[in-house]
Amino acid sequence: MIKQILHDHIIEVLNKLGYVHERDFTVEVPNNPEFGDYSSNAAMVLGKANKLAPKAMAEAMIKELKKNKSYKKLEIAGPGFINFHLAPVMYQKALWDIHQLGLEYGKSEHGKLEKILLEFVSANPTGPLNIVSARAAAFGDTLYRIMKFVGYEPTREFYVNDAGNQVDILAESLELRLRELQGEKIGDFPYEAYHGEYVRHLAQKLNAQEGIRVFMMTEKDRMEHLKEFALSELLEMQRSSLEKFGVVFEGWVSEKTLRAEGVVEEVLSYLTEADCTYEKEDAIWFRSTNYGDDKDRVLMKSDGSITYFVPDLAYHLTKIQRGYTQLIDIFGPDHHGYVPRLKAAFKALKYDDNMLEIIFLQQVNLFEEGEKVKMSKRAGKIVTMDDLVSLVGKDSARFFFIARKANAHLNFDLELALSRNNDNPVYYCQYAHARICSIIKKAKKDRLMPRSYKEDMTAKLVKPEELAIIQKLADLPDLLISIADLREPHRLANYLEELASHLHKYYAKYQIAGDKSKETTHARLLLIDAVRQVFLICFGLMGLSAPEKM
RNA sequence: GCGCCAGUAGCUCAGUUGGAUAGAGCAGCAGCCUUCUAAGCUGCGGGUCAUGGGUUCGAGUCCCGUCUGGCGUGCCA
Repeated sequence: MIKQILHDHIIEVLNKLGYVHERDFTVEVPNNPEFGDYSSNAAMVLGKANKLAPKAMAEAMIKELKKNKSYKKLEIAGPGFINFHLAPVMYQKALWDIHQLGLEYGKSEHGKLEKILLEFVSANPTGPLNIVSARAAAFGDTLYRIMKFVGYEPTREFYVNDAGNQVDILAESLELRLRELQGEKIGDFPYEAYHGEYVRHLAQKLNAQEGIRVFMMTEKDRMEHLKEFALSELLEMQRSSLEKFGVVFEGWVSEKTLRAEGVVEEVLSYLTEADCTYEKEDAIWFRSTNYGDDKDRVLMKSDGSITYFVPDLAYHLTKIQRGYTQLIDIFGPDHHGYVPRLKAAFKALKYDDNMLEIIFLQQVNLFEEGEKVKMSKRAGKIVTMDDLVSLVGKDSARFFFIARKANAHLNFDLELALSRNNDNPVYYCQYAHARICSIIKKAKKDRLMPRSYKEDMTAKLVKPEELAIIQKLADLPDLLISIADLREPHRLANYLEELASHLHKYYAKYQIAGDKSKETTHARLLLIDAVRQVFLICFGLMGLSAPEKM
């Protein structure tokens, strides 16, 4: 917000002085306060193009910039930085603007309503969601909320792999558990089958509902029946896990439905028309190596069935047909080998493969008492998303997942997530919010509140800590835009911690409500109320609750 | 072997897209509650940014090599 004002002002001055400015320059908050409130590298970046030494250019610019009274001091520093020391008025005005915008503050039209498809989680419907899915859910959902807030038109979609091999194995696993319940000896449970407890539960449910009748069907009908039963149960389980986590999807796209609509044949024919398929060893291959993949990929196996890739590609093409101009897939760590073939297909079919953007989330390790929690999917020993959420709570889980950048491994410390002190960043941030609410409540009780806030009240805010808080608040709009464009929601978590830290420090140093001066009290209440607003906005974007007392 | 990701304080991690003297929190030590929530605050110490080169006014950030760790490299999904 303030950055934008300075940026605009610099451009105005550049134009006035007749300087070219093709290259973009930055306006930043320098890490050393001696270098001012804000600092710009404009003269350094643009010096060459204007055939001027950076310092000489900066000098000319400062002369012109000084005509604006918003600055307390302007100076050249280092190799040609322009350092801005702002007059408090500028902060005071910014605070008033923030206050007036309320919960709309930070919203923008930056995204120009571009249609963006966010596909995430998309777990196999063959079991409960695991913690990587939880990370994907928290990440994707937060990115969605932020993109929407800054003016994109995003959609959340979950692709359901309800056809193919894994689902067959699921049905077979269920049948074995059913037979077990009927008293049959089934011997060793097959290695590749699903070993999880949930399959037993499904069997018990189905057995209670239908008992022996299941086995009176033909083999083929029974398998279909088991598939349908298991899928609807497990999908419902996944949907409800996600909902408990605060994540809902606009679309659940079924692979089975896509196949029924004939898209598989369509895609195969497109690829064939593009002359990039061939037959070898009774299988049909995609010549993806022509488009940058490591090896060619099978489209149709020698048994006549189709590989996962074909309907998935078809699904991606429907996204384009539905008018999305950017397709973002959020994948787990074990799928990066899959990307080149998708991109290859886009190129083969003459689509711009830059439309397809893949974000990889790295793995999640749970730590308990300093030890890594060992999990084995094969043995059915996994910590599920539900386990985690019921253990540490939605807020903690979401915050921890969002707080790390996507392509870094995430070590999830269970004790830390459960702790209720300043070790735990979630509580640290929520406590700051609750503290504000509590102060305001007390101020109301003590009749210290102004009848209404007025702009001139902000004139009392001159302490460095107060201006620093406003500066932090003023960062939000630009921050949200860069989070959306860089797909880096973890920055919002960092921001919240910094804001909370500012607030706690301020609280410890100054009496907010009840200063000797009534004007100062009013000003400070206005300030912390704006902080409260920003907390509410950010908690909302991260899907966290905003407790008013703790 | 090849490919992708990562390597920053004892630990967990930031680092504003190449800017000035690399920052937080935890852990350690020393302090602060008759006053708006101590789930908080203040102070101290802590670094060869894995490593070797390169690019330029300037590199934790970009390029190349090496080392270490994770993952991938199915006619699985």
